[in-house]
This record gives sequence, structure tokens and C-alpha cells, in this order.
Amino acid sequence: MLTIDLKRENLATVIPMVFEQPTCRSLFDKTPEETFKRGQTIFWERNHADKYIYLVTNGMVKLSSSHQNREMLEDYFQKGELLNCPAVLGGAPQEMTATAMVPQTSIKKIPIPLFRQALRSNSSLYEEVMSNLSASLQRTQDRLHRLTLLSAQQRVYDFLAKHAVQSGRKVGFEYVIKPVLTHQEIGYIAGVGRQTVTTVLNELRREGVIHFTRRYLLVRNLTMLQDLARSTSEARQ
DNA sequence: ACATTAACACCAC
DNA sequence: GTGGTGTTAATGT
Repeated sequence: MLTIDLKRENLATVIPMVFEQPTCRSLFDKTPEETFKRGQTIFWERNHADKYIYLVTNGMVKLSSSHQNREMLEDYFQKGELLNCPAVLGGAPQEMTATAMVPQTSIKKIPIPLFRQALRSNSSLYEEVMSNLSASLQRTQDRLHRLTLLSAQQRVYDFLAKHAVQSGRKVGFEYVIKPVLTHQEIGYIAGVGRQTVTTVLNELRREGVIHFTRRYLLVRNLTMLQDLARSTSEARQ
């Protein structure tokens, strides 16, 4: 058993096992899991955003800010991702609300000081934080790219394509996206209206590029989706 | 032209 | 019944 592990793992991952260094998972293992319904508020900034770091253990969470009664989605997090990483590094907190985007969304939280302490003696945890921050930056850059260069329809195509590759389960040549977001949430992410998302999605379904129900979304033809996101509007009849 | 908002019917959980 | 979806008309840029 051990010999198999040694073959598969490189030295850097074996050594921490020997010294029983806590992984990110085990750090959260002892803390209770909290579950939320879609739309439920997980926290708002003035409460405990500056006190805890969160691990998304199921579903999806969005971070949003409010401006003149308008909601702006700042970022979103999926299962396995760390939320509130900037707070660990001492970044100035913003006025934001965390909300469950899909049913059965659950999180675990641990106090920031405790997390900082663990961070000091655990380099793999540090890498975990870095990769989460990097992923967050990538999502934001993708959104900026869409808003700057793409039409409303293309923004939906582009988000779907990137989301399928990033978060979908590949089955043959197709990608299963689960859990499924509401059209409203896709609209917030892609920067388009709710009705636009509905019509674009239905158009794609009619053309057989995707298929979806309220439970899952299937990308049947990723390359077509990527092409649509690139081509200037009229590549179809 | 293109896109969002409003309005309303319909459908699923 | 509520929240989400599908469709069309009005409105804005």
C-alpha cells in the first residue's frame, strides 16, 4: 500500500503526511457544516465577514454588493473553494453580502486568526489560498473581457463555454453542469438581463448545442459554443 | 439595431 | 403558492 503511494506521490506530498501536517480539509473537518436554501443570506459584511474564512462544501455562493438598490455580483464560489481569502491577507473589507445561489448550499467556517496561525506552519495551505485568489482573479478578468469585447449573446455563450470546461463533468464529448444556476444568476455573471439569458439558452437548445432542465445543464457541442462566443454574430443561418 | 425592462401566462417543486 | 421560466411588447441607447 505504502509503495503504491510512494510511486504515485512525489516527495513533497509524502513528507507532510509523515509529519501529520493538517491539510485544508482537515482544518475544517471539526467545524460544523451550515446549509442554506437558494437565496438565503450566508453573511453580510457588517456581521462576520472580517472574522471568518469559509469553505464551500456544497452548492454555490455569490458575493454581491449593492449600489442604489441595484445588485452587482462581485464573485462566485463553488464546492471546494475558499471564500474571504482577501480578509486573511488583511485586505480592506468591502460592503458585501454572501448568498446561496443554488439549493442545498453548505459552508464551513473558521475564525481568521485561527486560519492565519495554521497558515504560518503549513505551506500547502498557503498554496491553497494562492490558487483560490488566482481563480477569483481569473473569473473577474473573464467577466471584464466579456463586458468589454462581446455582445450580450456572446457573453452568455462565453460564460457557458468557460463554465462547462471549468466546472462541468466531462461525459464523452459533452459536459454536465450541475448544480444549475437560475437565469437571473447567469445574467448577473454574464452582465445581461434575465430574459436575454432565457431566450439565448432556448435558442441554443433548439439548435442542439445544449440541453437543460431545472436539474442540470448539458453542453453537447462545446466547440460550437466557443465559436459562437468568438464569431461576430452571424455564423448561423 | 441592439439590448434591457415590464408585463403576464405558464410550469415545477 | 412561490419562485423560476418563456414570450412578447414597450422602452431606452
